[in-house]
Amino acid sequence: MDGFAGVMDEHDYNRDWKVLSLSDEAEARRSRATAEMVAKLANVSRVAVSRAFNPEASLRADKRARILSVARELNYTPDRAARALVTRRSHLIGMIVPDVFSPWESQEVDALTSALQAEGFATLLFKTRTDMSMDERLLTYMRGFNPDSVIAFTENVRPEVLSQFLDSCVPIYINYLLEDGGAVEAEAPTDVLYDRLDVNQWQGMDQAVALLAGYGCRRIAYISGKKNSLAEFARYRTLQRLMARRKLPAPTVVQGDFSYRQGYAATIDLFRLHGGADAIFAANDESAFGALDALRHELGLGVPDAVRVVGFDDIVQSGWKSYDLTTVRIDVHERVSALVRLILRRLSAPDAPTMSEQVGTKLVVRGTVG
Amino acid sequence: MDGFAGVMDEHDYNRDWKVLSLSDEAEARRSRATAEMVAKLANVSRVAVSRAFNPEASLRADKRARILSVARELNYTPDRAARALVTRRSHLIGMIVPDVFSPWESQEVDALTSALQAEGFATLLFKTRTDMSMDERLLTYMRGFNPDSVIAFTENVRPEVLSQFLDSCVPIYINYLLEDGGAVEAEAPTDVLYDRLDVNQWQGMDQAVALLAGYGCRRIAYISGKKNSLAEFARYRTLQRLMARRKLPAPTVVQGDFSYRQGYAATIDLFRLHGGADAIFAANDESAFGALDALRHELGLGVPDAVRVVGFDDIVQSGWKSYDLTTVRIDVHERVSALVRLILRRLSAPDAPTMSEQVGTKLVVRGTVG
DNA sequence: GAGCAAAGTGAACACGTTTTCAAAACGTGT
DNA sequence: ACACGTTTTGAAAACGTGTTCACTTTGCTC
Repeated sequence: MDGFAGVMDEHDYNRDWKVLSLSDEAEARRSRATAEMVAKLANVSRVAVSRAFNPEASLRADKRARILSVARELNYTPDRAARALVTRRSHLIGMIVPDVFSPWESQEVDALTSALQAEGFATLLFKTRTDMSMDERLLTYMRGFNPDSVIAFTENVRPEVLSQFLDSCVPIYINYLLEDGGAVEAEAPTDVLYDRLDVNQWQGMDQAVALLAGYGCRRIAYISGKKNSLAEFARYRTLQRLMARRKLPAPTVVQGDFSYRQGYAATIDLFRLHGGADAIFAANDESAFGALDALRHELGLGVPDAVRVVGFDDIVQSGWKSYDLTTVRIDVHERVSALVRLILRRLSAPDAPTMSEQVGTKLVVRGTVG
Repeated sequence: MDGFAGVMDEHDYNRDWKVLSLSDEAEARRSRATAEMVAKLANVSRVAVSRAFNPEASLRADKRARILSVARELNYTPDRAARALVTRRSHLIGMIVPDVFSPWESQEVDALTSALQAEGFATLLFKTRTDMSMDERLLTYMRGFNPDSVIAFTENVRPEVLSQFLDSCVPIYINYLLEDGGAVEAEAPTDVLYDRLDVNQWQGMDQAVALLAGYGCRRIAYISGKKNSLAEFARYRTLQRLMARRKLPAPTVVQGDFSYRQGYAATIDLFRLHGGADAIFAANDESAFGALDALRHELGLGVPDAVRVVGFDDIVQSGWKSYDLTTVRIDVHERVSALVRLILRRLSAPDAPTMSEQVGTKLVVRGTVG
């Protein structure tokens, strides 16, 4: 035995190789089929298989049918990672979301995912911390996955951080808000180029203010959203202008952060420290819920008899009987399809000038006003 | 000119090549940096760059530092698509979710995304239709993205459909539920091999039943979850056995589907058609909200005075003052870390025998019982 | 049936990584 | 100076696909 060590070694090497190849084959069976295998089984070249899966490529109809049938049998699908490598399209849409469990955000993520899925894209979800420095790391982390486009729900991302992505040709969409049909927020950074989805909140908020004024409300308070949020600021400015137009006194502002808890606390403050109000306008529905619960369960004030409440967004919970909230609706479906339209257009024409879409708002009247 | 056609051709070819290279360079500036560029700029081979980004690879410390600094300057990150092609790890975790905006699901997606992100994975989100045939298409669609693992929130996926994925070596985790500390659901398909996360709901539900019994409730109704849901079935069976143990009459069952709307409707039916109850146990919190609103706002029954209500999950909204729901809590943090542990273990040892983790439940007492 | 445009075909290359493997550099003890 | 074990190194080969470019076939018109 030891005398034939050299030969044995070689033999063992071969055996090892064979074993390796066997285990490779065993692995192949449980692993995904490749275009090569489909090609072999259908008696065509590998290129033909590729073409069979790209409808615009030219290939004889019967050949394509045969390939597709073999592919189906083998449960073959082109590997998107490999495909992305050459086409430079990952078909991944990144979403940066602070809190998925926040009703509004989850609703939006849900609708967007449906719409994008229908167009052949998949949602790549990332959570952000409120911490800023963290965000930069998150962005480069995310970039490693090569998303075709990024939708940022965070309002606090600094433009210079975002511009890293524009260098790498990834369009970013943020939720900007229009004050009225005309003027875009001056705060929107102009040196960075990206497409925007604007929400025209003038009409819906105007209806809300008109309704409140019609009930004789004059002391209208505003529960603000998170600090430094552009959405927040735009809503506040719009409310201010709408009330001035109707010769109503300027709104009392109490600080919120879009959360139930802060909406609750702000309302307590409003009535204990700042003289109260006969109507409350909340920056979003969730903080309106907080306001409602504070009024009813802690301050003992009836809604809508003593105080009237209006929210913003019209999330599903606003329709629940316990809240039954009158609110300014942003139509999610309309909003999402505009966003998808924007993304698709940008992907098909990366060098086109900046685009924007606009969606409207309207008041949904329920029980918290009268 | 025409005399030198051959030469010109070659020259043109060269020029073309140069132009191409120029436009390539221009594109390169706006496109992502590659390992090649980093290598050139740092005077090392491309392999060294690869090694610099894989901590366990051996590389001289100063060399690694220099590479990393150049990489930072160029804003370079290894392309995960290319990396996935050879390592066979996409670092993508697929999640199949019916409704992201459902509070419980969104909460779970949120927590999972955080935990996975911390481990270097990203969440790939897919929405499913209730339609079955659709699901199969969804699964092959999803498989194209090569997720390392799949977490399915759907309860209705047929095992034979899922097994396609096991062929391609992708572990799947579904939310199974244990009736008590011991026996696993018999309905769990045994021919298909996958890891499970079990929820031991015995303890929490026992506390709930004890509390209700302590208040003298005997006519306990149960609002069920979606049909064919294993989670639903396990909860029902557990409730049945717990009540029998305490010599309570069997619960009246009204059909729900985990939704607010159906919880509302089922409660109306319960009192208008099926003789009512002095306590309601809902299959999840959201339908408990529906029950509460039906009792208070349509049936005019006080909670907890006339009827006591218990939910299941402890989603954030259960803490809101308008509902203030007593409920059986599944600790999301504990649950998610168990799930992540399961996934990581499976990925590091693909051929290990089936594993399972278990998390407990406990009652959270709030205002809807007393 | 010749002529010709259009459509179909496949070899070779590219995409950006990791992994293997043999060679080179390095340090340490005699 | 030598031998020897350890770490470091880079060329070449994957990974699974799309795309280009000449080449071949098909279909149509006169």
